[in-house]
Amino acid sequence: MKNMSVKKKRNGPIMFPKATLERLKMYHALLQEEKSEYISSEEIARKLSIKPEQVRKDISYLDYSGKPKVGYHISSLVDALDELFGTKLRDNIIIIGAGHLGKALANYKGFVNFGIRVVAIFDNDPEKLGTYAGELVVLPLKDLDRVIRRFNVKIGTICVPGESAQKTVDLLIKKGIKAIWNFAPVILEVPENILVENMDIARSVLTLKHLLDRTPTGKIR
Amino acid sequence: MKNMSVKKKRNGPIMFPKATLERLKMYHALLQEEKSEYISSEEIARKLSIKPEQVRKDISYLDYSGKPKVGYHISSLVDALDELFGTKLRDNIIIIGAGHLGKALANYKGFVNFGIRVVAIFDNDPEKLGTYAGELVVLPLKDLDRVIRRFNVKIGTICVPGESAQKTVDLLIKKGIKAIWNFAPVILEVPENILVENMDIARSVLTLKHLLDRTPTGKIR
DNA sequence: CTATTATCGTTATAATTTTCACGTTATATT
DNA sequence: AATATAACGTGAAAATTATAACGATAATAG
Repeated sequence: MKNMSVKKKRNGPIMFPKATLERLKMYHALLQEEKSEYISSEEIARKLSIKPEQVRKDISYLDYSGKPKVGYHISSLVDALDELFGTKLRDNIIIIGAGHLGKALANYKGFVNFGIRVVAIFDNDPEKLGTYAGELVVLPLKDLDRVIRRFNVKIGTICVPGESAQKTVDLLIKKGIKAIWNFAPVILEVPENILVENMDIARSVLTLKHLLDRTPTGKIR
Repeated sequence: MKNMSVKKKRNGPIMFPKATLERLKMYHALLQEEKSEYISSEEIARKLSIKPEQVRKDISYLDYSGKPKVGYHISSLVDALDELFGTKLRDNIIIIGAGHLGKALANYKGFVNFGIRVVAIFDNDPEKLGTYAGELVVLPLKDLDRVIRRFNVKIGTICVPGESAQKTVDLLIKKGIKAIWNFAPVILEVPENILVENMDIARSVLTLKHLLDRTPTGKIR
């Protein structure tokens, strides 16, 4: 009750609930598309099929306030979200695995919007070595060390097959990588100071299959 | 208190908490890799950095029971999860957008493990029409209708750029698609009977960036 | 065959997250 | 200038989810 507006101050890292972070990413996606100057919690909520109170609560975690009677000033709110996610700071990342997915990621033009730059792509398959993925030549893993140091790479992207994912990760960690962006369809074991974000792309379709079987819409199988 | 073992019976669709479903998918991924015959909640928990009670609670939602003193019989538990996700039933899906990502998905060999078959890939870019993505020829969108009907397609995969995602989705829904697997980096508006699973691949790296800035590990930027 | 023990399943408790309800404030109106 | 109003911000209540505690049971050992 005392000191009620200080909740959002940075005294010790605030922990965002996982679900809140996910929603904040959705607001970020939504607002980047918006053309108008202001938007209300109600409109955001409607577009995301959630409740306006939820939106206001989520935004209250940020270092940003809306205006009564008007709503949220979109570009300022986007700035606050950019701050939260660090999209204005650039991180150099590397991709391991120059298969279809690795190359697709290497070719993706949108990373710049998230403060990401792909500085190298690696593979040990002789067939792939020296071929191009976008602007980048596929390098052998023996160059890892050099690249990680030269570009101060913290994030490693795993696009190798499941079978080789764990040993690739072990290697990356040995070389100093701090965070793993994992596209392989396996669970990785890492030391607790290493971050892992799993992006098991294909498996994500199971949510749809599950729901299709259980909602009136999909019931007609 | 009365009728305590009926909780998991199918009387009206049970709603799984979103977080539980996500963990169940992780168990599925983990168990598929396991070589042994049995596994304990404790071991699952350790590998996923969660609590054993959580694992047992999650599994209690399933139509499956472990054995005291022994643990879970892995292949039976995988069966129960397969049942939950419908991986044994085949769904035919289509991909719209034959860019790098669309083609990478079309080439992905692992879908069979999830009961998914990609039956067609579409694009309206004349450059891409007629080119190949894996076994599939890229088709023009005018063939949508025919393909959806012929293969009874319920799931449409959006791999077009953000700008054209919404109108692509509108079209798919008009043609009878019931679920959208969205890889475009935008929020889609759909009628409430349509399912959407967002896979905003690039944006997912923001979680890592956010955490890197806030954990001892990553603090050295 | 009985006792012991490891591990599950489940109820009870605690923690977290969401929703509600309402007070506050900036803008618009008379 | 005072009043009305729309939308935010937030503390409190409700709902949900996670954790803990413990009783039940199957395997094992003696």
